[in-house]
Amino acid sequence: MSKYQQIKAHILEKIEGGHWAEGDAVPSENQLAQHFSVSRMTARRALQELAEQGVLSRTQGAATCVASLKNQSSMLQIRNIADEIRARDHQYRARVIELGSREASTGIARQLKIDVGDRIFYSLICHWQDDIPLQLEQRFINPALAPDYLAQDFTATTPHEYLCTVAPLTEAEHKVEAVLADDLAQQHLHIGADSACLRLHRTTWSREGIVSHALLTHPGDKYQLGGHLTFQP
Amino acid sequence: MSKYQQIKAHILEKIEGGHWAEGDAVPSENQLAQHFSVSRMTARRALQELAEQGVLSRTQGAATCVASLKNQSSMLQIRNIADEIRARDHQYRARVIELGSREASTGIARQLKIDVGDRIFYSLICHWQDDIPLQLEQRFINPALAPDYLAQDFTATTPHEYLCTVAPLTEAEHKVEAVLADDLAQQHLHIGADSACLRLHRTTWSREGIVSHALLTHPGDKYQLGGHLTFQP
DNA sequence: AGAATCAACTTGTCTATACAAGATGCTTAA
DNA sequence: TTAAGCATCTTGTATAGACAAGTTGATTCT
Repeated sequence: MSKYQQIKAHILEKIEGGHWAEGDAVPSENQLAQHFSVSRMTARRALQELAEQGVLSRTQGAATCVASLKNQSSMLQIRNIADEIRARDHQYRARVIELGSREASTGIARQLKIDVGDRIFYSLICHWQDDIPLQLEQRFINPALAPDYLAQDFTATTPHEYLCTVAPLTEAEHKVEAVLADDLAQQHLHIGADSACLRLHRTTWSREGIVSHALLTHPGDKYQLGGHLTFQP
Repeated sequence: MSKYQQIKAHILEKIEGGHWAEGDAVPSENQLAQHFSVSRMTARRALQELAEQGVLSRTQGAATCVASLKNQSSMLQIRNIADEIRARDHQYRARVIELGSREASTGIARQLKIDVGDRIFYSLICHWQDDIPLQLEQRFINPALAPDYLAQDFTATTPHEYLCTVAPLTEAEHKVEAVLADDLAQQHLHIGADSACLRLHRTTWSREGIVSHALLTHPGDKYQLGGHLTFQP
């Protein structure tokens, strides 16, 4: 094990053993360097990497402290539905139900941060796993950032994948909620009005602004979002 | 902007501009150092940080390549319900409905990886935002890893926070699904049988094994899971 | 042709040093 | 007492050099 890894391990032991509590200052770069007989840059690397992992918190000029452990918020992975289905070794297929342009309603205009009445592109696609409709994707696209959107074949490439190529995404925001199936969902996901659905709202940004807003609706009895997180090694 | 940040920006421009495609080798540390008239360590830092961000992929001895862009999966943050409510400047309160021990059913035994019939601890707590019940928390605890669980005051500390102190968590797994309200949810979340609920399953590990399994049920019309992700700066 | 070797290149670790920049507490002057 | 200034600590950036370790391709030998 390399020297900086030994120092990292030493610090983690102290924290996990309770010797260094949350908020306590850990030894400075120079102190660690002297204690382990290494150069400052090597000690620094240990502190740096632990800070990137969220174990420590550093502020220039002041000290390096043990970060608050309870704020280790967990993360949930959101995957591309096509990849997810294929990863499970099932057949993935998409059916394009609608593809066209329309005037932005007030709700959509607010989401895409454009004016009410501006023309936007719209797509309604159902994603299937074998013979089960697993996701209904309603998407509203800013035509300024994806002018050729309507000419694409979305049975071959998902809208998300296409948009990533023409407008590299820089930010994404998600919301997840549980709703009862609306008309569209009942019709295309083959479920009743008394079915719970998992709905994801996804807004994506590129350098030039908001690219699209998507509503992804899953039948609640057939789909789960999953995530796994490993903390300190 | 510091030198290594300039180099990072330069590389990102080349990639986003399409000059360097996925899988292409980017200039070596020495080449970059010469081109920008900096030391190798400075050029190295730029490549290193981009690799950590997942933009580049490096292998010792061989080259540094542009990583596959489409695998940038998004992440959704899962926060502590108490923190979340307090962060919104609302009053947080917890009501302990049940707290005790019982024999593990087959389902719970499988989740906690213990034997059927072993005694486990159990808690049922409702988390309130002001006068609205926002989360019903059913939790099954491995008593070997938290022997004093039943003596805690969960109106002051959430079970999750307490468990983190007695058994530092190393891993967590989440599943999110949409379900219709069951009897418990109807009763304690004050909703009808035809209400959609967002349900989180959370399993947490510490060094010694599985600590607990929790079912967190939210009323679908009052709660959304949210997440925001920023990619390359 | 196939295998072993080697040189050249890459990334990974580490050192010793220098200066910049932010934080903190003490001293001094008003 | 208050405020300004300063010394001294911290972390942040950058340099130039060294050696280790892994990859690749060309050369050489069998």
